[in-house]
Amino acid sequence: MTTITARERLINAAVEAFAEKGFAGTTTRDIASRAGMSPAAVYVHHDSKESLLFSVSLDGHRRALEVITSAAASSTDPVNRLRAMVYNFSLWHADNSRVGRIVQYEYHALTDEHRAEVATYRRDIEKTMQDALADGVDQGVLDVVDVPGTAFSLLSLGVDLVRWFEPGGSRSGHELATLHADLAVRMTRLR
Amino acid sequence: MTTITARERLINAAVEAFAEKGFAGTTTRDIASRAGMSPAAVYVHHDSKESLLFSVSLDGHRRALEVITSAAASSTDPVNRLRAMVYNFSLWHADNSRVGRIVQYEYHALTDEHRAEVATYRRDIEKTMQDALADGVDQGVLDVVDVPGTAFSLLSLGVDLVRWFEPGGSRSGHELATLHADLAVRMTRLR
DNA sequence: GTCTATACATTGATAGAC
DNA sequence: GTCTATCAATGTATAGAC
Repeated sequence: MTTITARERLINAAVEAFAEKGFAGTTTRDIASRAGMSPAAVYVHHDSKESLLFSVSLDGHRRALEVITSAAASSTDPVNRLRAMVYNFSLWHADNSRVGRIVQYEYHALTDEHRAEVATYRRDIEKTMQDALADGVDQGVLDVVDVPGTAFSLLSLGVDLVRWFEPGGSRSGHELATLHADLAVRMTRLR
Repeated sequence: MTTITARERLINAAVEAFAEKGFAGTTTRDIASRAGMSPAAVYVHHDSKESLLFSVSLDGHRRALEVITSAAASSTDPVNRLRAMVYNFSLWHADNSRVGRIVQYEYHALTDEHRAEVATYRRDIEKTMQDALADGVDQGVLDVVDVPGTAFSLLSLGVDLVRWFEPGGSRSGHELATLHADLAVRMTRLR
């Protein structure tokens, strides 16, 4: 049996609201009412609207990094590894499009300190993808002229899903992630 | 000699502000002060904050469609045509990253009527890319299993630039657009 | 067509009772 | 830890003088 605390209910409400209306467009009253509480109750569990955003953003960044790190460790074959990394990264963004939207589009709304903290996760995500490409080139299996640029482009495929993906739409996350993984291999495989 | 009207100065100010702080995070006072005017002067030239957004968004959508349509007409060779389309679409998003950000990220902030109007431009952009891929397959030059999905992915490369691209950064728009065009050809060329 | 002044609603956050 | 009531600041938009 899982107990959901008031603090967590507020975070879930914030995810809904921020993803739907953006951070600036969301009122603390909206968050409170989605959580079934009064406006004042928000501040018993969270310091401010921004600290609620930081909780969502930090957790989202951590989970995205974990997804791509696990995939990177799943195989030593450069092609299979790349396929797993792109598939899982894109699938995570489809399955978590609301959190992903907050991670990507409300980055600027964080305080300077909080933004600096989540920035380290972003760098780690990019580095993980760059390292996988560079290793594939070293093993003579991949052909990648511009490793940082290509790494960024591969991540863009997943990231851009959060702009429009809605669960229950005409295409499943699995379908899109599989497409992205196929395209990634075509983009980088030595011919 | 180009004369800039007060109306245009306000639009330029709105582009700056909306791109920097988002639509909901921008105040009409901020727009007015960036244009060197009083808050009240805004309403002499524009009906509301949302109508200012609509002006920016509609013009941005039109220009993006024009860019990809011109590129589509620039060649009948599927590979050269695809290269031109992806190059010019990505370059436009790099060169116009502030307008592009408003086009992409403030779509939901438009009224229902205004959103429906710009939606037609979005469909045309997607259709233009899909048609180019389908024709390349018909000519036996391209190998694209999922035409709509691949078209979307190619557009994503350019669109995602607006999330982070800043003029004067370490990579030029030309450099990124060239990379995207190369990746596009690798993704779709028959081997 | 610009301004100052302001109407009126809503905002993030707090006070204090229970 | 929840509520009602409220504060001070700020929001969009308008009124009316020049």
